Amino acid sequence: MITEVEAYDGERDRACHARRGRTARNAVMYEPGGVWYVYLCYGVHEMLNLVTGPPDYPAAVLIRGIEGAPGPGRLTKALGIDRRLNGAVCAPESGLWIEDRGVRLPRGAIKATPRIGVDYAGPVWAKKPWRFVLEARQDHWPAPAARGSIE
DNA sequence: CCATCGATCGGCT
DNA sequence: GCCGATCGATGGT
Repeated sequence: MITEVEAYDGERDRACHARRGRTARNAVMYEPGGVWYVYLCYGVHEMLNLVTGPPDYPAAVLIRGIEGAPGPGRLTKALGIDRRLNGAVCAPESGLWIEDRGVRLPRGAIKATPRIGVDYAGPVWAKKPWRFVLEARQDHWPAPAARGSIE
């Protein structure tokens, strides 16, 4: 179960890796939505993102936490995810995909806040409420998904 | 070529 | 709360 995400939206978004246009690192962000974007952060942590935009529009959602592994660096370590997955499809054939198990969340269970660690983007972009956190109780959710998938 | 700086985390004060 | 680890991307000289 994904519990925390952040949105990064286009070259105009001064916190987005694509803010200075296409580079070797961020090229995957320009792919049609549905592929993973994985990069190394602070020389230590693998960050997992799902590319979400139309072709040539760099947008992605950073997966910042899952049940049992809070934090973007901890979740990739827990699931054994690294840059080998960069550019792969979000589907069983790549070994990592997302499933909708039909979980119904109470109204207000997802809170929007500013994104973390993007002060360098300036106040306008750093303050956008594009971080989404699931704050509901977790003890009534369905059993864990099949091996290789997250929700 | 060189310097700076991160979409973080864990350990220590 | 602070700081070091650790390294690739980025941009300037």
